[in-house]
Amino acid sequence: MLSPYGMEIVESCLTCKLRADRIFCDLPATALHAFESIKYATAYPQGAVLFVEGQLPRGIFVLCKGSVKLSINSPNGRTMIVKLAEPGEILGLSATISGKPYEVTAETIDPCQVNFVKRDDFLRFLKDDVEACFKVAEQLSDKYHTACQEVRSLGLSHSAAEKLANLLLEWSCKNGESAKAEPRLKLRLTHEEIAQMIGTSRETVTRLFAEMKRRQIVQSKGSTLLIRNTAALREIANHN
Amino acid sequence: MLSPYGMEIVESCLTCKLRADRIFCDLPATALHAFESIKYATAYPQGAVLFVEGQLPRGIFVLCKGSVKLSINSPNGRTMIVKLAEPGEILGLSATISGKPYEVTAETIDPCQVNFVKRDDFLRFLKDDVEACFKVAEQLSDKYHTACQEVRSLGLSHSAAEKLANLLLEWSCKNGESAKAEPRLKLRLTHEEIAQMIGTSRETVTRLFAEMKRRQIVQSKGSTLLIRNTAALREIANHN
DNA sequence: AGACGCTTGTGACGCACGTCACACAGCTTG
DNA sequence: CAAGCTGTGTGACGTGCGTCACAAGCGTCT
Repeated sequence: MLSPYGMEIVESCLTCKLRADRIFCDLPATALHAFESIKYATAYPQGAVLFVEGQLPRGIFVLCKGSVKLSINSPNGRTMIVKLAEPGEILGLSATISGKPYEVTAETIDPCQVNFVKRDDFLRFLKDDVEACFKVAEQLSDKYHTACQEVRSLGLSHSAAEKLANLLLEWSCKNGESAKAEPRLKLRLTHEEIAQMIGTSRETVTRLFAEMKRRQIVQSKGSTLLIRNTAALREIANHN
Repeated sequence: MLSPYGMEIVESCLTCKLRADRIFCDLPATALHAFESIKYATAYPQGAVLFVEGQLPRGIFVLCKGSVKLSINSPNGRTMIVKLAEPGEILGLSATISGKPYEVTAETIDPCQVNFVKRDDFLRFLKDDVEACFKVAEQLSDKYHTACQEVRSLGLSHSAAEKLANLLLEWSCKNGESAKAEPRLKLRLTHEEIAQMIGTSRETVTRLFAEMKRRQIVQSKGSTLLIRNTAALREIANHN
């Protein structure tokens, strides 16, 4: 079956091939059946907004495929990208649990497949299944952990260069390239968006990149970035 | 019974008078008994360190009485105060759940009574009791929520004045004074510590306070601060 | 082709704030 | 009462980076 956006929809969580390595998906069969009966499999095009910060929680969105940009916005129009969510993550989880408004805005950055579960159904599901409930606690711990990282990076570093270097290192870690001598990574974000991730201005980001290229620390061809001097990058990340 | 630090220890959670209004403490009797059997009631003096960020999680610390400073530190000696924990909060929760190192450092700022539970015991306890597990999820949601607030305040505001104003408003909210025309609040922290909470320097904090006093927005006698012009404070908090 | 939109690149300018340096005030301690 | 410590108040200085303004590269649409 093809979704409206030319993506194959995985009908059932029971037969999902993506399942094995996900935090939340690998539940025992009984729980999975229960989950199956309350979830709505849906698909979104690029640029769709799953929910907006401040809205009362309608439910959770389990991201199965694609990636989603989570951001925090101020009334004055300033915006800060908190993280890019990957498949397996549950979005809107903490708001759904606590009943408080969503604390971030979620927007797809490519076509996504998502399982939506209504709040009431989800809460009932959790109260019936310790294991699922525990998984949720694990997910929340994870979210809290990365939020702390965010706070650390925002609060403890005193230069934009430091934060940018940290971001690059983190990315090269996540895509498994970090082991190599010269990690390579695809920049899927514009300078503007990178700036929003580290809380600085677009111009500063392009200036920093220019500087790093001049110093032979990185090198770019098209949208891929080659880190030529990891040591120097780490140097920048950890101090000045 | 008097603890080493001149504080009455509440022997049992079952008879605890503080219990009713706590998130985690009001469990059904069976769960409470189970909890009772694995917890260690302990007391700490002012300035005690419950755990340090980076340590592997030994377990959780349920704060019953007193308050605890949670901070994030950088190797370069910079430090940022993330929040002041109040009774009822579970400290070290997310690390204990996930098994990752504690993400913050916890230090008592007055004599505290704490219930400690070893990690293994706690995990077993959770897996036996959906309700407790759900409470934990709620607590984690809460923690995540305030972490998001922190990120918002750090990332979206462009002046120290804005962050300070936000902090003062938040404090006056929390102690219930915010409804009054001229909220009053006790400053329990030094300028240095306030600076660490909003990620700026001590001098800037005292200069900002001086400025606000000059503009008749606040007024201080001893360690209590009187907010004379809430509107102006909000003005500062939301824009500039 | 040109027109339009989005992204990147770069110079000029200014200011908010970090840093250093020192004075003063209140407190505990011997 | 001097000595010492911790917290507050304030001036001088330098700078990182936000902001504005504009040019140039590149893809898409008509």
